Amino acid sequence: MNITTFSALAEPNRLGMVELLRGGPLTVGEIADHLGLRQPQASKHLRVLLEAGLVEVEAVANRRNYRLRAEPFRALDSWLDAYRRIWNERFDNLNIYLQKLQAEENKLQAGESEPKET
Amino acid sequence: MNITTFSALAEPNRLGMVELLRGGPLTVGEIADHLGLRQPQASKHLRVLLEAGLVEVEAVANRRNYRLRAEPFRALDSWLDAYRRIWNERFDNLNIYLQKLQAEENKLQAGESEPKET
DNA sequence: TTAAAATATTCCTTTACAGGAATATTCAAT
DNA sequence: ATTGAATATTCCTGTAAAGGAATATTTTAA
Repeated sequence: MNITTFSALAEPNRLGMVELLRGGPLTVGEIADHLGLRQPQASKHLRVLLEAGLVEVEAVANRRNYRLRAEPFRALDSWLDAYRRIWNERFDNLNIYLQKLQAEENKLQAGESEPKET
Repeated sequence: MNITTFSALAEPNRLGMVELLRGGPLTVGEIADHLGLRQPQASKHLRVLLEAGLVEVEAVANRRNYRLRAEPFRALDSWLDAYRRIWNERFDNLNIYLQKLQAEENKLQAGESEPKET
């Protein structure tokens, strides 16, 4: 997993930018407005996001349209795979305990009334 | 999305700890050894992970067993949902372009014979 | 009680980074 | 060429955070 993805997202304004850009490409000015930032700060944060590969930019006249890139999010997604595989198993003892409880509960319900389930 | 998750993971040693703990709970000393850290630094980083809710600790005699907590990873997972929904659509123009190419290709393979330019 | 092991905390120094202000750059319109 | 709008960059300063070294705390063993 690329550490720069996390450090890029570890700053509130940049995380805000990423969430804002989910709605589609925006210019620097629009981004600055939405987040209540001054233009230079917006540009600086966008540079960080750019260098981290989280966004890409397209120049249109004297504007710059920034948009999200899919790749780092996919990378994050597959990085999470390793955790998904375990977080329902031996991730912690509490989970195991809860799974046991659940199993007991199912047994009980199987003998009492009839649950409607598909 | 909780920003502290990202900032906690934005440090190489801490990311290393999280990946190391995928294998199961470990003591401070074991973690320090695996990552080539001195014990105080390991403790300090683990404290950050603890306060970020990424790990939990269980005291056993004078050892501390640290293990991953599932919740922040689940939160990350559902945060990614919003991006999964779009990263195959209008996430960027390249994708759209590639999807068009794919569509053309399918047409060709289906029997048509004239590649056209747009 | 003392000693030793494992861990946590404190203090210090250095470095990275965020914001503010000013300025440079780029582009379109005239 | 000049102007104005949009954006990028630079310089400065303050602050947060990381590592090193030393020390405090907790627990077991004797």
